[in-house]
Amino acid sequence: MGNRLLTHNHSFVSLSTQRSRRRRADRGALASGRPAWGYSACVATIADVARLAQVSTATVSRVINGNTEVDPVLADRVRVAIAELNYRPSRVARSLRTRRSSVLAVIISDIRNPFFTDMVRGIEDVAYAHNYSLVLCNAEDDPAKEADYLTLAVDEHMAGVVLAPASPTGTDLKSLRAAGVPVVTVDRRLADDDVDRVLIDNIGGAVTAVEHLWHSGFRRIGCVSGPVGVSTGADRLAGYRQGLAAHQLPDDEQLVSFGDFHEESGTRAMQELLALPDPPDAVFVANNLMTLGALDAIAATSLRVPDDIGIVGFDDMAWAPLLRPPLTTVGQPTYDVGAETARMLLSRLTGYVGPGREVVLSPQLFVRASSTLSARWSPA
Amino acid sequence: MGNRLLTHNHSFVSLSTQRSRRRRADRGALASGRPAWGYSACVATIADVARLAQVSTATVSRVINGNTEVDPVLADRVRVAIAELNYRPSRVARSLRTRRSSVLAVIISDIRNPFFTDMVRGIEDVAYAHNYSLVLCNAEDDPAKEADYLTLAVDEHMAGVVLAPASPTGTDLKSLRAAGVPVVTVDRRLADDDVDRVLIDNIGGAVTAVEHLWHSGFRRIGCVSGPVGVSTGADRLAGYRQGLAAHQLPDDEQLVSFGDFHEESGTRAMQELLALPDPPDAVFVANNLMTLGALDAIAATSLRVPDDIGIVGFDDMAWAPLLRPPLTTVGQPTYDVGAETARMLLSRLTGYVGPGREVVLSPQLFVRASSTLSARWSPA
DNA sequence: AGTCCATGGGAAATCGATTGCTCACACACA
DNA sequence: TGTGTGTGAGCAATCGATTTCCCATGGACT
Repeated sequence: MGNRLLTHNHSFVSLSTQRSRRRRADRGALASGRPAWGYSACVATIADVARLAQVSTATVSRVINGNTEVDPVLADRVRVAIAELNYRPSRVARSLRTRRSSVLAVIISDIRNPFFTDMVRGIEDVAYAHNYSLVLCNAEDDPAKEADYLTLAVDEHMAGVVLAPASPTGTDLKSLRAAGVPVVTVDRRLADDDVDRVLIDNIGGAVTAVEHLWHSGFRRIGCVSGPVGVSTGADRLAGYRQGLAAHQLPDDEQLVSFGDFHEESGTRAMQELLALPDPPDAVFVANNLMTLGALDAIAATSLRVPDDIGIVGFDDMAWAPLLRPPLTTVGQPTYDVGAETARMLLSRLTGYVGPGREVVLSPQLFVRASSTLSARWSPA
Repeated sequence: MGNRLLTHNHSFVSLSTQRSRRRRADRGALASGRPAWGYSACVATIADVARLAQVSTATVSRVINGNTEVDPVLADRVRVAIAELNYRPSRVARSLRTRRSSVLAVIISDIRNPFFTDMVRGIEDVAYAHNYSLVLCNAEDDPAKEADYLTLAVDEHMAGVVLAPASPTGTDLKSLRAAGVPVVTVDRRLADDDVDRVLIDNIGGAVTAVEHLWHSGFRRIGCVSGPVGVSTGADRLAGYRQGLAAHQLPDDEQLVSFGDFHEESGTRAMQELLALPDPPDAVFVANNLMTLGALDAIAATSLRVPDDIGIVGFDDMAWAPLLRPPLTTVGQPTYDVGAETARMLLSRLTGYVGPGREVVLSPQLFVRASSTLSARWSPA
């Protein structure tokens, strides 16, 4: 193959000879000893293809990108040459020239949270089907790290960004906007609402959970809340209060304990609630990891679920039905959240313009034994 | 700032004026209406910095990369200019020129498996501390998708690759090698062993699990095995058999049922075992997700754990202690696996050369109630 | 038959950085 | 004072693609 390439150097198409001389030198270096830092495996460049097909690089580019009409005969020659050389265009060079790429950045706040990873699956499936690759960035709810990654997204010419914002106000999308990189926020609301977003009806989900507990006969319902600094935390807490109000249950400040959406904080918050002089007879926990922690705290006591304390957690998980008793949850359509997010981003990438859109998906209550008091439940 | 920049266009340092004229035109386009495809926000280029600092771009580059000595006076001027313009070098241009980048690709086989996500946390922490970014690729055990991502890694000039191979033989590292991109494989063994790798002592872990079941009094121990096509599956099965042999337990073919490491297959495999004429009195399940499935299958029967059936699962999980009864597991040091993998890769990136190295970490048995038969256990 | 226009392809500029080569300048030494 | 040497900075080539601009060709129309 290398030989055939060289024989074509003398074709009537005159390309920069200096350049091809240099390229041949490179090949030699590669063949003999490997240089200190590895040469790319993109063995063939567009110039090699052009030479072999006896056309200009411009024509090769046109064939590849199909923007302009090209003589079918030439196009065929080019395609044959591409196959012959096993040529793949350099994404880096293309990105430098066009200032675009086909990589999407997904900036999430906790890679260990199954909610986000399931969501990423949804994003990935849609993106992969449209030939986009994903870069997953774990900002860990750290605004500085988030900012780093947003900067990286611009610097690397990312085609688009999916962002679960660390805070409603601390996130600065200006540089993305300036660079013309489309963004879709997901899961958490941003103060700035001229941005595409996919959200869950967190208030509704929390209301449902509390109402369910009420219907199950619980009357002193506590809450392990997330941080009110992020919209999911604030909304779920608001929903909890709304649920209490709907049934004229007292809204006792003491009954709300705050965590940070991680497991340990759930344990601590639950312990605080259990230590109250007049502890709750049921709790609504605002996310999956804190629910784990809360269950840990309960397990350390002699309390039994649901007889001594009922529990409903936000976010469904594969293992929720396996707990004894099985755990009642407010499940989010995580995969669909991701898929919908990806679709929104793709629509921007294919030219849609307009003001920020909002898609709100509904959570679903999975009633299991952790919240159903048969004794209190019976209407009799 | 834009104005100040322009006043310096007439400095004695003559840069391509055509070029700067063109740049000014770009700015205009950006300021008025946004062009069809967004211009990058890298508002300043190295040429702008050079102009402002009244030096050549070569000098600016040298100041940034610090390879060569530069007159402190000029270096200061450059640094001031960089700050003034808020200049960040274009990663894409740099990558094109140097054929390197500071992004690592992490190719895993299942993003929903907590094992991999925890591992990624370990990789990420180490990588982030050394100013590398991560691209997470989800190959889903699909060799074609894996190959796609490996190609992408080369094409995007990734600095290095972490790979959990989909199969011992189907993975082709040739193009990475040709491109000089260092790889570390993790979790699964590759037939080719001239590659850095971080592994778990899967055989030892499985032996420990079986021996523990034996000591607990179980005598007919079954296995829900992973696919033997991947080393983790084969090794854990081998360890199971080794454990049986150590105690002269019969190695009954029927007692092994195979799954694919996903949840549903665990359910099915467990159902098969339970349907045997002479079903096992305990099972060793070869990974976390299949354990979930197996527990599901057990829950659908009237069998009680551990009295009717004992169970030990490979991979510890946050919720394992919360199950009733709590689940005995063979826990892997997932985070450390990731951290160690990242360190190995970084050592290659900082110039280490030599044959493939192997690091094997040890799993740890977490004894909980799902495998401890108090009745049979008592030595009396 | 001559002119015009449409069309397609080639040459070269360009994206924004790095780096080999060259040259100027300064200093030391005879 | 003339020559040798070393150091640092600038010019320009280069990475590999895309895209603008221009020219040549061929067909249609007068």
